[in-house]
Amino acid sequence: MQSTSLDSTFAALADPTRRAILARLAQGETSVTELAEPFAMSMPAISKHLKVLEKAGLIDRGREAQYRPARLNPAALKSAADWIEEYRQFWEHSFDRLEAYLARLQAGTSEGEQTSNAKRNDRKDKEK
Amino acid sequence: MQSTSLDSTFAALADPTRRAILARLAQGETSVTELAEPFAMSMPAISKHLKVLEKAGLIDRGREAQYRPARLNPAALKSAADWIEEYRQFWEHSFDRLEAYLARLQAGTSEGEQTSNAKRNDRKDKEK
DNA sequence: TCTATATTTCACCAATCGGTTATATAACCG
DNA sequence: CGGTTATATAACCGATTGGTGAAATATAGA
Repeated sequence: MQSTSLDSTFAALADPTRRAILARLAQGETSVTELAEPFAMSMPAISKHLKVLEKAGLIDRGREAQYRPARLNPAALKSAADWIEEYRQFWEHSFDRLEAYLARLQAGTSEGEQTSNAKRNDRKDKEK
Repeated sequence: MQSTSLDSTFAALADPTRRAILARLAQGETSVTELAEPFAMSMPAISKHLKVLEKAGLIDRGREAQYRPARLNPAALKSAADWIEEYRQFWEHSFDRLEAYLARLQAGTSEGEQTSNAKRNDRKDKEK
């Protein structure tokens, strides 16, 4: 709800062409023609992809004669990383809590006694 | 090109409703009705969001009586995190090389000599 | 069995997306 | 100036997205 920029950032990252462009830019800034080279698509398509990346804040554009070099803008990537980072515990050591949940659920699947929503309710007992 | 799963993962993360759902699931598994509660949209909409998250591998679904509880699946989030992690240097200490580039660009924008061909150097002097 | 609850599927819709070709703009160069 | 190069914009198109309401499905329970 309070997040708006992450929308465009993640959306931009959802396309393999755009991720490849970012990977390319990680090696240094480059012209659009260079960027387009590896791809089997027209220049306007690349131009659109660059606009998406730029609007997402993932790249900056410059002007150098006829060239409009693109360069990586790490800030947006950091935002995305920060968001995901909050879930790091879930794929690291914190199988303790989550796995415990699942195990308990697994074990007591058919023992529903106090209201059918009791299961969803014991979300509530999340004492860390 | 070589990445396929990241497409759907990042695409799934691009929607604020779906990110909110994940945030909710971080506290424990829940029923669809529970998940839908905070949002001003119909149940089918939530159902669709859950399907997107499931296809992206971000959540798993269970069956418990009439309920189809959703729970977080950290693996997909880790994949996304891993991808972004490769750029970590760019927002951390590694401004050395990148910033040097930008600084040099900034400084020599108008006087294009041998320093200026160095800027765009990576355009690969194509020997056509 | 019949009914209520939880959830999904269906059919539809407008908006956005990712691509195209054709055209326009901008800057260099002879 | 005129031509070439680099890039962007315009108009268009089919596919996908994110939502809807209505109907179908699954399970529990009186």
